[in-house]
Amino acid sequence: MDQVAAAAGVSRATVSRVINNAASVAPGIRDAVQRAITQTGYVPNVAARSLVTRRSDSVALVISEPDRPDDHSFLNRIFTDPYFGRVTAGATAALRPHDVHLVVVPTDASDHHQVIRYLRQGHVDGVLLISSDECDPMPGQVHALGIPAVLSSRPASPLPVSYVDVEQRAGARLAAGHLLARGCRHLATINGPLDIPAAAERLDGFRAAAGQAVPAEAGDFTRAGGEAAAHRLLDAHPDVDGLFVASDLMAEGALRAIQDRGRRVPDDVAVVGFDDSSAALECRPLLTTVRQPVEEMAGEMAELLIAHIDTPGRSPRSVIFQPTLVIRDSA
Amino acid sequence: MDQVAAAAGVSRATVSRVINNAASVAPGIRDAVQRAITQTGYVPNVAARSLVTRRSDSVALVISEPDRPDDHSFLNRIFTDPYFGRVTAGATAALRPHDVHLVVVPTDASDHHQVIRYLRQGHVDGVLLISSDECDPMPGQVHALGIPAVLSSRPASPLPVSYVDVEQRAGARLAAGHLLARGCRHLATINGPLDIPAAAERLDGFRAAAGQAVPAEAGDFTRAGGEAAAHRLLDAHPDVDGLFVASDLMAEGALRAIQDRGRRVPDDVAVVGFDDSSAALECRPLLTTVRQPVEEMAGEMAELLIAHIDTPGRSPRSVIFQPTLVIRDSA
DNA sequence: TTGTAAGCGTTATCAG
DNA sequence: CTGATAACGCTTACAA
Repeated sequence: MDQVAAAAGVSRATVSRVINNAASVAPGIRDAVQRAITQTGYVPNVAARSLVTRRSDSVALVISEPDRPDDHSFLNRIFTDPYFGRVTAGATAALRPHDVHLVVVPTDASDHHQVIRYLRQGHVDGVLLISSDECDPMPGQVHALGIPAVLSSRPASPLPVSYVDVEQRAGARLAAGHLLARGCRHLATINGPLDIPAAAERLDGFRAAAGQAVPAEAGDFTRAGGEAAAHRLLDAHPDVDGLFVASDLMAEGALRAIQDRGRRVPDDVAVVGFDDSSAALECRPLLTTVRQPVEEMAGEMAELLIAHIDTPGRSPRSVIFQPTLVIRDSA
Repeated sequence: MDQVAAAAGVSRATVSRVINNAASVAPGIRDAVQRAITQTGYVPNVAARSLVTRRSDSVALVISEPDRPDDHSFLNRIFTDPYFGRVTAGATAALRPHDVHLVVVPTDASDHHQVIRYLRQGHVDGVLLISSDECDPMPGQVHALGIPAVLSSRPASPLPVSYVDVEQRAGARLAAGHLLARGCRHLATINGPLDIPAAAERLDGFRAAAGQAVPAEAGDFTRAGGEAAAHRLLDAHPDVDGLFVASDLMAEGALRAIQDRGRRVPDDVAVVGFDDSSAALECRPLLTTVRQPVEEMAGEMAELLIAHIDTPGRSPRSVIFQPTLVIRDSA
């Protein structure tokens, strides 16, 4: 930096001002400094900068998955479910204009501690936390840290923290309404793990619209889990003709199960998914599904976080998005 | 820190020593300081620390995907292909004992610039770079930065940089040998984008073992791409009875295409994949495939990187892994 | 073995 | 509008 100052014939303070394009610097001087910067190939030292500004200009996207007793590692699930890619895309895009970087930090119970330490050390200015499991201690821990944070869904136990969510019940109702409207008489559903609030709400919303007695079988938000659940469901209720599956990935598995049994979709069994992820387009037939505006939601999370970072005492708030129905070929 | 020093009745220097468990500190003092630390809930300030040590104790995993002209965003591909999860898992595990953090940075051409800036600013001590496309400028740019780096495969244009790779040709030969041994007479292959060196080498190795005239159809390393390629292949060569598909994800699509045409696997057409990713277990029948030890490879990348960080002038080296054949039901 | 003191490279305050 | 100068919180010779 001294080099630049010398080359431009000004003081370090002035160099600093043009770098942070601060208030008033004489245009002539500014240009000279700019030239000197490119000429010397100067790059500001982030450590020194954030030592004084107390900002790192980066935020973490923490994807916290609980340990589940299956053979797939949590990383496999994260990197296999299109949902997380959409969140990353949405957050990255929203953060760019603010000039803050996004670092993705996947974690499960085994390295919660490491991640918490990372956050405490102040590597990032705030955290976008994706955590669906109700038992996950991460939201509480992050909140206890006192670092700005925004959650991707309503926290299981009430926490004074901002979050973004989609109206899960409304989405499930949309699915039920569509199935009923197309004439299905025997509805059923494949729900996600009920310790995930979103999964519970989808089931709840579906039953509210389709009847409390509707048969439900539990999947685990994976393709294989959806397939297995569909088999169990069809064994127990062979007459099902309308099926709501709580995620597209599970729906893809369910479609396979239904077709393996020689039943046609949507003629014998109509199927509606949830998410409108890329998996919906991988399905045959193309999946009718409830769309969550995931990218927009992630963008909103990013904006909320930036606001909290810029305005320390800001009161938490939540933004709820409405789902929509995307009609394709499966129902 | 002054608080801790006061509480323990020592100087800041001593506190610093116990934190970095430096050489010699009297056991009594050390304990007193430890107590003072937990008592005051002291957390070192990373910015201040790395300002002087010039280390951030974190490294970036940069996943660089080229822009491809399809409707799937690159983030969707990254978060949909199990390969990247395995890399992340392997690297994280290897890094843990060194106490360095991993930040995942997905990127495509549109934000290369941002990422390069991030790296230049010294947020991380080094980078693990996953870049398969031969035209990708990222490896060159990262190398030009002069920051320690390790690549996930042999660089397309020779670069004095350490890398880890698998013997691609040997893997393809394994597949060819297995298909031939089980009596297949009409072999064919679905290859990946040939601008990706690994894809070209797999094709090359397969032809070397199975004959140069073997029909090949190109996919794009996605499930849908594999499916489409298989349809084209079966249209042009209905007599194919042994198929090598250059990735498990594409093989999953190919299996679907073959079965959609009423042909049985492995009886009518035997199929061998490549990767041994979780997709191989999603297939019906379970996929016989060439296994890359991805986690181990990622671990090795991490170790190489740490070595380069700790020993600045260290000469680049490459570590090549041997693939193995995992025989399941599809061939 | 422990303490003292000198930076590390910025930004920010305050004069000029 | 610009330039000194004092922090920022830590590590690390060097001295004791």
